[in-house]
Amino acid sequence: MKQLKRWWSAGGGLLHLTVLLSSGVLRVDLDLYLLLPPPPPILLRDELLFLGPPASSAYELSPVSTSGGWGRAGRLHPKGRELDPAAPPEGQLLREVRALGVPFIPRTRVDAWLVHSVAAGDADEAHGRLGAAAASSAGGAGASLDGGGQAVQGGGDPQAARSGPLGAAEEEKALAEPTAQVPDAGGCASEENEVLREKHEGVDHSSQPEENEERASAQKENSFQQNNENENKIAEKPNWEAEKSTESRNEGISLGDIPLPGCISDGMNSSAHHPVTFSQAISQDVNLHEAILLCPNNTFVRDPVEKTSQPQEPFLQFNSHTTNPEQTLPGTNLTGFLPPVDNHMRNLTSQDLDLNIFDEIDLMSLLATENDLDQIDISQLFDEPDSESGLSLNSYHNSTSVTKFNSSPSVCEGATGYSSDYDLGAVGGYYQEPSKLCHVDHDSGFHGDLTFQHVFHNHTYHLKPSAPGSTSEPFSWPGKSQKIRSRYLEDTDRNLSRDERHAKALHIPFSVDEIVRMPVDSFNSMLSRYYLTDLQVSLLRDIRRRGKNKVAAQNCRKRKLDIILNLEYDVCNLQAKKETLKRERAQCNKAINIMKQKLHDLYRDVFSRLRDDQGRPVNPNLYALQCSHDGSILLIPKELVASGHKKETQKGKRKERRN
DNA sequence: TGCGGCTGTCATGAA
DNA sequence: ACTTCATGACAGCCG
Repeated sequence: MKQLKRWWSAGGGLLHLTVLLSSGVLRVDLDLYLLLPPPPPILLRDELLFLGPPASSAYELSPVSTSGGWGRAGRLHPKGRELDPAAPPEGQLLREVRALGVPFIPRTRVDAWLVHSVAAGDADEAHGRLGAAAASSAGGAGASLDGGGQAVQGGGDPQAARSGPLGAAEEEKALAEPTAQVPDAGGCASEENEVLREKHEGVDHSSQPEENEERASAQKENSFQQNNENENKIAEKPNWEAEKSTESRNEGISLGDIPLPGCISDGMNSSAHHPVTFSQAISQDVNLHEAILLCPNNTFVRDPVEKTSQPQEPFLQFNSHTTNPEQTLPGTNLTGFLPPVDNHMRNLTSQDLDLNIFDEIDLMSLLATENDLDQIDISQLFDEPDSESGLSLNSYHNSTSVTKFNSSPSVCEGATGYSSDYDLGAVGGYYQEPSKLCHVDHDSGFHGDLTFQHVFHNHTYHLKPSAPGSTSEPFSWPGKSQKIRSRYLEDTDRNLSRDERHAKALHIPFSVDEIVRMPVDSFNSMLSRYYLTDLQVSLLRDIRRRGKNKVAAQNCRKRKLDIILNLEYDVCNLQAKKETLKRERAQCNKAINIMKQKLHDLYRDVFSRLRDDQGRPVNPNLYALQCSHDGSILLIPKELVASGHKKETQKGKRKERRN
């Protein structure tokens, strides 16, 4: 315990992790440092895809930092081994965990922690500490390891004691919901896992499982809210809107300041006032480690297989310090994780590296490690018969793309089950709520990480495929779950548009919708900011062009349809108006005829009453009545009326000619 | 199998 | 010069 405390106080360091296997001993030296503030509740259990612990293990989790600040502590280390506090801060927890052969898909270091805690043979203590840390952070106060030695034992602080089973309860929940969280996760869990779990539950919360579960759920919700509060603030905005904030956050990253509180980012700096989430701290750690490439020395070795198969492989490879390489577990290959970087990059110090480079490196790492995964898929996609875009698709087959894809061949072997899913999230189009990130394929985690934090959490674990023809799966999905997964992926791919599939294949870390809708300035800045291959840039531009043109075409057709409909409506209106006018005309004609008839009758009546000088009736055929200008009525012979009509008619014609 | 509608895409010109 | 928009034309898909 003293060693633990000493190691804890030192902020971590080199950990010697030994896994006892039935066939031998696998020793892994881990350089682990915590970048954690008083850890908030660990709420990422729902993201944990626990598929079972190693066959046998004998490692434990070092105390979580509880010194009230950002401490370098809380590492995995083998039981009974003395920790090296002077070890350089080169933590690669997840990779080491993966190197241990823990068959799960960790999304964050928290996951790895939890897995280790559960998977460890003596997981009770670790879980207790973990739970204590989670509970203490949930309470807003970091439970000091020194001051909370009981918490280390997993039972000192009542809250911590409750949090110990919290992890187990959530784990149990995760295991109890295999279809929702992990397909057939229960089936994947080994019997030893069950034994461990039962043991763990029996120690921690067997007495009050329901209460613990409720508390776990409550704490999960609270901490999830805390965890995602800041992210959601950004996530609510489009990526381009969140770009500035993320940039500012990244500016706070300094390699030399990794373990120090408030140095992770601007957002993290605010942790002095706003507790930094566990996942954030961890994620930053991952990012920085990836950015610095973890290669201050020559500890990186290439996998022999990689050397032979890919002699030009530019990727650095992580040395797990496996003392017994022959006992390396299947899938413990750590090669191909790091992005291709020039040698001079390896020698860069924290002061040398610009933060923008970090982003590029991260994206480069991301893209490079992901790119070649689906190289075959890409070719298939581009050769697909339904590819209508001759122009764009032709451009996909350029030498640049081939070269760049081949530049990261190690990833082909580094199976990344997480990567493909990650793309699903990236290309999905819309940011999903963090609470929804617990998808079985954890498909949307990247989106938020990349676009809203601009810190690319490369949780990819490059494991050698178990079979030559294996896909990007980091491990084999057993039986039913694999079918479910494949079916899900098929359905997902089927629902994707062509550009979405292309973007997915090229691992464009933006959704098609974002690419299309983001302002041109943001788009251009994105192109210039990230390390994108020509192929990716071309694809991005094509996606944007096609997307905008698609919308324009839709608008055009809609507009055309509206015009047609309006014209039809106008035609109907005009026809109705015409009918109305016809009816009015008929009515007017009818009225005119009536008026004429009345006038004729009146005329006859007037003539019948007229008498000449001799008292005889006036013949209407010889005379006509005419109104003068003064209103008087004159009886004029029709001959004069006819001549007068001719004169007036001629005058009118003359006037018309003049006009 | 042909047809019409819908949709995506490209080419082109205008703003 | 670049981007966006509008639109005709074409092709593929589908009922």
